[in-house]
Amino acid sequence: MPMSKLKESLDFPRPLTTVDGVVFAIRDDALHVLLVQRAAGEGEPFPGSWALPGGFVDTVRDNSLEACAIRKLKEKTGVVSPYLEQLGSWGSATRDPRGWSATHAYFALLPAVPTRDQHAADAEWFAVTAGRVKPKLAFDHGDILQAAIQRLRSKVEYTSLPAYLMPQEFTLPDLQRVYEIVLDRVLEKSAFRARMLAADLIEPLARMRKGPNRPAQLYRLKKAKSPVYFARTFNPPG
Amino acid sequence: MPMSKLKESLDFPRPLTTVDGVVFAIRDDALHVLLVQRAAGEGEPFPGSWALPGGFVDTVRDNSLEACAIRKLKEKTGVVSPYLEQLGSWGSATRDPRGWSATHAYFALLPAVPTRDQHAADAEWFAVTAGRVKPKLAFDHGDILQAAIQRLRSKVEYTSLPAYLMPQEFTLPDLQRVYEIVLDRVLEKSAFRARMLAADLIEPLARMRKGPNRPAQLYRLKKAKSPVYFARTFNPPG
DNA sequence: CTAATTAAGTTGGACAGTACAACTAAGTGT
DNA sequence: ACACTTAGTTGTACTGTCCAACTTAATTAG
Repeated sequence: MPMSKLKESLDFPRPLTTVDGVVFAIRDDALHVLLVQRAAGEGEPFPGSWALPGGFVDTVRDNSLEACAIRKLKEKTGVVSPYLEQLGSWGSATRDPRGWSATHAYFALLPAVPTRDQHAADAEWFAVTAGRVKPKLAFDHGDILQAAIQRLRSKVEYTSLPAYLMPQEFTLPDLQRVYEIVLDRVLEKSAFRARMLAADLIEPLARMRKGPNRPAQLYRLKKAKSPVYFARTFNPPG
Repeated sequence: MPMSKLKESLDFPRPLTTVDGVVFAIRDDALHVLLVQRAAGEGEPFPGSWALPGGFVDTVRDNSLEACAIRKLKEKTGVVSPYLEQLGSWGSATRDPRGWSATHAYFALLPAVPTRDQHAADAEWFAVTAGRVKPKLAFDHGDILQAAIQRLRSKVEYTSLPAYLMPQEFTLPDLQRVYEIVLDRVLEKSAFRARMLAADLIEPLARMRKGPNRPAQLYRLKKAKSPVYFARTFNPPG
């Protein structure tokens, strides 16, 4: 192989390449995001700051960006997210003090898990209130989180994404509540129910959810369902 | 600065970082995409193949990914696109024979330009027919183009994106035709007109488009308009 | 045991926007 | 003058949401 030519075209500084994840879940009736605290060692940027879970692409272990994202999220949460979507990439000369860097951001939805901690020791859930999270995040992770929240909200307007935030069994009022938490506004009960039931997305179970009042029908997601798009658009074909 | 620690964390192989652009325009009543032919030199991957315009991030000249995309598109088209959106990133160990590589893909919309060539010598417009382009593309650029077409189509269903594909002055039937070209299906005339006129997106000019039949009202985009979203969603607030 | 309370789920009328189709309007060509 | 073509409008039907009231099924208080 003609190394002279090859070397000529590849011998220049390469940006750092990282992957970050924005992991959402519903906890205590509020939208939460998983953050990790950065190490405090010398030479570490943003020591002690909270940040999105992520890190450098390992060209040996990671076969692809998505594989890298899955690996990192598994390390932090212990589970494989039922929904993983690429959010975008952020790259500039200044976003990382260690040099020109580009990160590939993914966003994931986890079903509500019991309060039992199911994540690494340095990871913690933070409530998203008023579209923000309390601590100031490292790097440009605040921007990335903002973009993730915006993407989540806009998609929830016309998709069944919240289904991935639900436990295995849930009621329609449960599901509506999750929509309302993410969108931060109340929805019409009858229109919501009609829409969900028409979507062929969920199926009723034989059991009901007992409570101090009228029991609610339990549902579960139908198998192998990708998100449903509710788009009311120009002449829906067919 | 503690170089020992710093070196320890940054001294590992870095992926190649590139930016690619998917540039769409309407030409001859069809959707077209701009492609470039790859050089045939030794050590060049996919010599002679058609590919999306793009290339390596230059950590000296490019301050950010978007700046890099703008630079590359300007080099190929000579113009600054009125609409540039990040499409996503593709990265894996195998997509580039030169090594682990990640590309950041952008997609751009250009107004229909007169047949006068306004691009670099090695760039050419290709019609998108049946959601595809004739030549087999280099790298995974076929996948990227597919994703771009899908994104364009799905956004056109509920946004005013086609406005960025129009010349400065156009008629409502012109605009409807562009929607129909991208979506590859016919739209209802009266509903389309009502929707566009209600969107506060365009304004009529004093002149009409003359033709061999009834003249059509000319319009232009209102100043500084970001794309309009037509989303009919849950209880539109307000 | 009965009534109040609460949340689940249904029903019906008003309304908005689209689908479909027919219509009118304004130019050219013969 | 008339056919032809495309621009643009109008009217009826239909779909799905909005809004509000209603019924249903459980628990709890008296």
